[in-house]
Amino acid sequence: MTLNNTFFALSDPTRRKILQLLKKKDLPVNEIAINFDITLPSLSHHLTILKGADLVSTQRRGQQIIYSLNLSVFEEIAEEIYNFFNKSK
Amino acid sequence: MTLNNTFFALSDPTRRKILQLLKKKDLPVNEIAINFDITLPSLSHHLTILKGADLVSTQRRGQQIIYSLNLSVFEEIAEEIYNFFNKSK
DNA sequence: ATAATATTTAGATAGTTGTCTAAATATCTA
DNA sequence: TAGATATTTAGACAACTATCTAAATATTAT
Repeated sequence: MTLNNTFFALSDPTRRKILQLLKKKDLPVNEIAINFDITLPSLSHHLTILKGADLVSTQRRGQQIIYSLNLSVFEEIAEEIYNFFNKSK
Repeated sequence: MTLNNTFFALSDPTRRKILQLLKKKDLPVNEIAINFDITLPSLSHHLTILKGADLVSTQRRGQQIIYSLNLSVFEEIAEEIYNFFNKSK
């Protein structure tokens, strides 16, 4: 179920902070890493979870992997969450 | 942080189902329990987490404890989530 | 080709979570 | 006051998560 993955992905503060950073602009892993005190493998683990929830997508640029918000999916999720919270549904 | 508790509370399918049930009407624990295959202590654990996230509140009615959605908090949270997902914020 | 840079994968570990059984607490009824 | 009903607390345990170090993979530059 999609909401499972989504809420799980969002339930970790590190992952939410990653998403906030990506709201401003697309970033490669090493620049995301600057904002955290965890190792690259740990960060990579969180990025994998965000990707599994379809909240972010990646594209390679040379040696770097650029992460960006998956905006269309983001909007779908926002709607699902809205429905979830909507009393009348 | 509030969002931590909220997303954590929402990250479990059992807890989300409890909220969906409470959207229809307030319910005592034993009636909530009918919908699940877990023991009462396990259910109580989930209810405690939902209460900790301020998503539900309780009131005693005789021997029963009635659980209900904490609607005002629910709306605040919906707004926080909306802001979280809102690109421009 | 070799070295350097960027990221992920593998494997291990400590801490957390969801679940259980057993016991405790609270309320109502006979 | 006993006994029944409703719910929570305590304590234990298996499964899962986040983290780490070490190693592997991919790309670029010399």
